[in-house]
Amino acid sequence: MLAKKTKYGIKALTYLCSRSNNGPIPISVIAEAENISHKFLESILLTLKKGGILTSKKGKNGGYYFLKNPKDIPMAEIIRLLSGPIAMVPCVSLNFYEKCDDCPDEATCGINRLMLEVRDSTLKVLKQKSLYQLTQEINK
Amino acid sequence: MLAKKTKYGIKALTYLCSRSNNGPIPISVIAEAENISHKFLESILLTLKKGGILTSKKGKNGGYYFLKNPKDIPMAEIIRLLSGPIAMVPCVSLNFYEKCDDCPDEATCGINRLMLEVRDSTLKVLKQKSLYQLTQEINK
DNA sequence: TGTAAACCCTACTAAACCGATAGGATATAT
DNA sequence: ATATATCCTATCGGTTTAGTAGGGTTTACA
Repeated sequence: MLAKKTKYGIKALTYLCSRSNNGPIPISVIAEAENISHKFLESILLTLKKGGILTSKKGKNGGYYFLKNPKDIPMAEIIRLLSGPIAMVPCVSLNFYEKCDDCPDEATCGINRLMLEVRDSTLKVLKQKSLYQLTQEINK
Repeated sequence: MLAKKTKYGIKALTYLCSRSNNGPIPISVIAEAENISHKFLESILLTLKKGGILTSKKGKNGGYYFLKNPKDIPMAEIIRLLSGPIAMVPCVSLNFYEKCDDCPDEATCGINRLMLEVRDSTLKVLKQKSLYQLTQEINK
């Protein structure tokens, strides 16, 4: 299941995306519009900033805005940033690979193969859809 | 990420599947063969019994064996039993549907649509592969 | 140059979940 | 009877999650 952190993050991003070109948008505005705890959202946006998706301006009239073009941000990137690996087992993760501690041999592991297939099909969906596309769908 | 409960469950099932036709197999044998804590495995197998996949015989020479034919058990069914919903948000779950508490309208929710696609592609993989198939792959 | 607005950072907490353990109740083959 | 095995309930330490608290830093602007 998606953690609230991830859900909130996506909602904040689509909100930002739908009202871009108006300069930085403060946390408080996003929090109110999307019904998210201000402080919690603060930490989420910080993660997105460190991940290179957003950037911010401090002080009066400050706020958050895009560093990357939403058309160039696949949903897979957002979800990885906010919830970590997309794969269901570490041994098939592209970005967070780790050997399963309890598995003697990956090459003959049925779970490994199955989850590899699942990862591929999931990733296909999440890489092909950009944040911009998602936002467009909402507003039609 | 897959919980250990699920991983252990699948491993136990593939083990059972690969040495079927020899009558009931006790927990202790499976636990040792697959390196799983005996007590933990106990609760897992109980779940699989309640879910209609396995059944058991008590007392001496007792143990667990299949109620359903492994060829008729899609991996999706096993994973649902052991870890619950396959969907990443409750509002797109087929078997565990729930309205998202923070979502005003599903019809216009971008996350809903995206996760619907993800669910479909994941399910396609998990429904088409049976426990029997998985076991075969391991042993070749 | 003072001040309000806004981001930045660390620490904390309550609740839930996870993996594992403990101990006994129940059933059964011999 | 007794040994063997499943069944059931309860508990526990550790981790994660969602949210809160409080203060530090930067900046626009009067």
